[in-house]
Amino acid sequence: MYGTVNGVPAPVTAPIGVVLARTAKTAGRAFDQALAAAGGSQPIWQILISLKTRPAANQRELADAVGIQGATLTHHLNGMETAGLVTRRRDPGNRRVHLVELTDHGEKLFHRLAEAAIAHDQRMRKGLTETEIAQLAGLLHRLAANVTDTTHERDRTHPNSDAQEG
Amino acid sequence: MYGTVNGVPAPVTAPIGVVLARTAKTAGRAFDQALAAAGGSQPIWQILISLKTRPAANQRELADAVGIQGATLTHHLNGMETAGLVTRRRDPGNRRVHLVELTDHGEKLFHRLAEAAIAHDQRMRKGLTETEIAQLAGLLHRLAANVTDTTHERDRTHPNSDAQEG
DNA sequence: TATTGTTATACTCTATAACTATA
DNA sequence: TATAGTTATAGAGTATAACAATA
Repeated sequence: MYGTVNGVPAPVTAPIGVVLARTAKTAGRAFDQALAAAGGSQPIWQILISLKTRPAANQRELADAVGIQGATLTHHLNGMETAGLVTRRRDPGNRRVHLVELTDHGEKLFHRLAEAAIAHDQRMRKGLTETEIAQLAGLLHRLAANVTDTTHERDRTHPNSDAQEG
Repeated sequence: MYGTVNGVPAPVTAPIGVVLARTAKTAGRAFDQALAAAGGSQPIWQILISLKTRPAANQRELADAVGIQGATLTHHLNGMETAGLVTRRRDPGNRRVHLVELTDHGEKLFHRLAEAAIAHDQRMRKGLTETEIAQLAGLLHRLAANVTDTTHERDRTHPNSDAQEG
């Protein structure tokens, strides 16, 4: 299908990016439905996971953990606070920092979403062995690492280019 | 982390859905940037692939192939037509049907995006063998099949009926 | 001035419902 | 009536830029 394009050698197998994107779209939509049925959404689920498992020093770290911008996190936290899932209060030690904490309602939602996520997982894993799942996770991790890796990007280690502020 | 939740047995490995979602998000964003730099986007790329490789009888089939609703496809086709990538004309044999055809500009964009997609793929595949990629594609395909499978939806009265695999 | 977070605004993708054109 | 597609509208998620509060 992509034998060669302008002389660029094509992958021997189908583009893994296409397979990944399609699979993620399909699986993501099914997951959306499962989470929605349990009263949540993917960003809420990611935020709850982070709150439960990571000691984020501030919202910036929380946003990074979830993979969104700070303003986007604020957007979700506003909704979650309105829904009674979290509270925000200023850190007495550094009043710039807003401490985000789960309410009981938030805890309960976390557990409901965890159940939904586990059920979704079990459905997806059906017919696959533990070994295959571990292989898959490992391979996905390596793909992500290749894409996260920044060594290919324009070299930003030279201060000459942009560090000449007045 | 998910040892047990309300007695539901947890997966032994980390939830593959989480790994998949995170990987897809990371890879998808990198892909977005690559396509944007080449003048495209993921939906445009999917539509172009379908137009080039599938003989869609009508827009409904095209939308299905891309995985979106008809109205959503219309939205993208409007933009693509404005951008001079495709033309739409009525099928003389059945004037309800609108034939979508690539313009030269559309063909060129397809090739540019194909190059970008291949480059993106090669970057992601770095360090992985052909065998591993083939494994990964196969495993993803099986995950998607599990999620696409609708047999679980009709009869939810026997929760244990699918506990055994053949 | 720098850091932390919020507000204002806008963009992309997607969907459903109502509509037009054709059969 | 049924089919193919479009238009109108809306909602979710995301982002950037400007802002306020705090240090």
